[in-house]
Amino acid sequence: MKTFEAKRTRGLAEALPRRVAGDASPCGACSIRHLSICAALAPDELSEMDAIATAVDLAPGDPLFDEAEPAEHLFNVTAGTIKVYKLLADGRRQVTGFLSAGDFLGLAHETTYAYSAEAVTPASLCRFPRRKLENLLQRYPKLESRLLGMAGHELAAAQEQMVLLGRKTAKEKIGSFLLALERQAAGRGQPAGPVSVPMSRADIGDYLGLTTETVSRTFTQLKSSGVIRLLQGGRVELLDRDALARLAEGQ
Amino acid sequence: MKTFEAKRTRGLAEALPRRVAGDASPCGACSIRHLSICAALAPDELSEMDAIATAVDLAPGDPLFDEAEPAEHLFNVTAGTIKVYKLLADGRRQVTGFLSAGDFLGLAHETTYAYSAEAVTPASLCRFPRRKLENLLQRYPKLESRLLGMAGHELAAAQEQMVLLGRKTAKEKIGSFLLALERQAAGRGQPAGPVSVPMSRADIGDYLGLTTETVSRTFTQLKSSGVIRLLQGGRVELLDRDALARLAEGQ
DNA sequence: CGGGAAGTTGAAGAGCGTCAAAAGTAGTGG
DNA sequence: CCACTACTTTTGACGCTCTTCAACTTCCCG
Repeated sequence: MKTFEAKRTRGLAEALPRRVAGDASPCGACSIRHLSICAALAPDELSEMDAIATAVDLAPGDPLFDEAEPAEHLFNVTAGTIKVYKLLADGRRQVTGFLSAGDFLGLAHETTYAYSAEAVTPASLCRFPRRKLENLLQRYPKLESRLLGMAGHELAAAQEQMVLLGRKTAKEKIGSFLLALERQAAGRGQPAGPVSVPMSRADIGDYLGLTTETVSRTFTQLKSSGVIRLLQGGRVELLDRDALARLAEGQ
Repeated sequence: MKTFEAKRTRGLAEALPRRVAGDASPCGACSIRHLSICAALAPDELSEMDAIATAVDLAPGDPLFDEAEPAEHLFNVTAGTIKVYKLLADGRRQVTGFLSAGDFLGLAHETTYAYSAEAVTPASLCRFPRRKLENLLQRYPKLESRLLGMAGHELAAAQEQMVLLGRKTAKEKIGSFLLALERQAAGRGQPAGPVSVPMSRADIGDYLGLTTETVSRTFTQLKSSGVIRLLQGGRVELLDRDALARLAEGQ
């Protein structure tokens, strides 16, 4: 069984927090606001968010928080990719999601985080003290409503992922994964073209319930059969979307 | 690959709806209110729920709704067990959850259901027209807040299930499953003692990402090693909780 | 009681994991 | 600019867990 060892180059404390409020009208100028929880607020209400937000920047591999740590902050991804994962006692790892611009992190019903979060690429986030954000949620029901909507989306995605983990073959898993990455990129308004796959084979494996080796072999297979093309810089071109879609749906 | 064929004894139309409001003060008398979304409302506000709720009773095997059907209703389980599942094109099935008293069903962000739901045991639910409940949510933010809390719980459970599906062995899966069933029963205030396992081996397999045969074999193994005892009526006695806990955590 | 579904058990096989090594890639410093 | 190192990815050989296919047993419910 494969095990996972954390190797941290630098801790949360060094994560370069800077007040969002330091800028002129940071939330007002936020280019991904329409994707995030903040879309629920009117422009003149955004100052309330400004007032409690702190910007955080992470380098690849930087931890954001660890499972079982007191959940004192909630986060909003503004740039880059964050991976979220849980560990078993012996080190086996399950990545439960890759988050990017607009995604919300830290919705914990407990007082501690239910999972660990770590940067995959250089990433930026808005950090909110839990208590202050909860206060804001009470005063602006439409914020809470927006959050409920996002939670619904996440739940649907989680169920889709359960189908993948429980019932799909390696080939089907990789196919679904690539299509999902492309869909997400499109949803964030990124131009069509090769899909950016910034995470390592190990991360992909831990997300899909496979080993690094199987992920690699499956990519090679899909490449050999002309369904995808592997470009450099972790980019993948989807040559035969129909074949991938058939794989993803189990036909 | 195993396939799944729906065999329906009776459809939704025959599902015996009766107005909750037919009773004197149905919601006020609801014995599982503290578990459900309704716990968010004060006693005098409950009549608002009464006004839009319809009771539904299902026999084992009865469908509640199907994936891709228009999501016109939301539900609250009041008794029995409901299974929720998704199908792949070729019939492979993933059960994403077993729901019981207090659980909420139908939180869809789309206009269609994202999964199918079907009774495992005789079951009762409260049915709410989607639009009317959404109206209520707007007027009572604390209802929405409660729903957000429940969604948070569900998300945490979904992530736990991803760890199980992606990274646990058959033995670990069954161990985790039995402990989770016991924990849920305790959380609903049911007396300690043998765990009730009302679902079939096939349902358990589709929930844990295993085949019927593997589920059966694993139960037999755990029985032989003295960790559990199989009683009649689908009840299981947990003889060695420590061993099960060690299995569940991957040690 | 009898018939059908659900559950159990057995034997054989496949898909993916494990272990190992080679090839590719990136970062570092002389 | 290139060598040196360390890590990631790929490829290969082999083994094991779980699936598949099949037969048998048990449990219900009419």
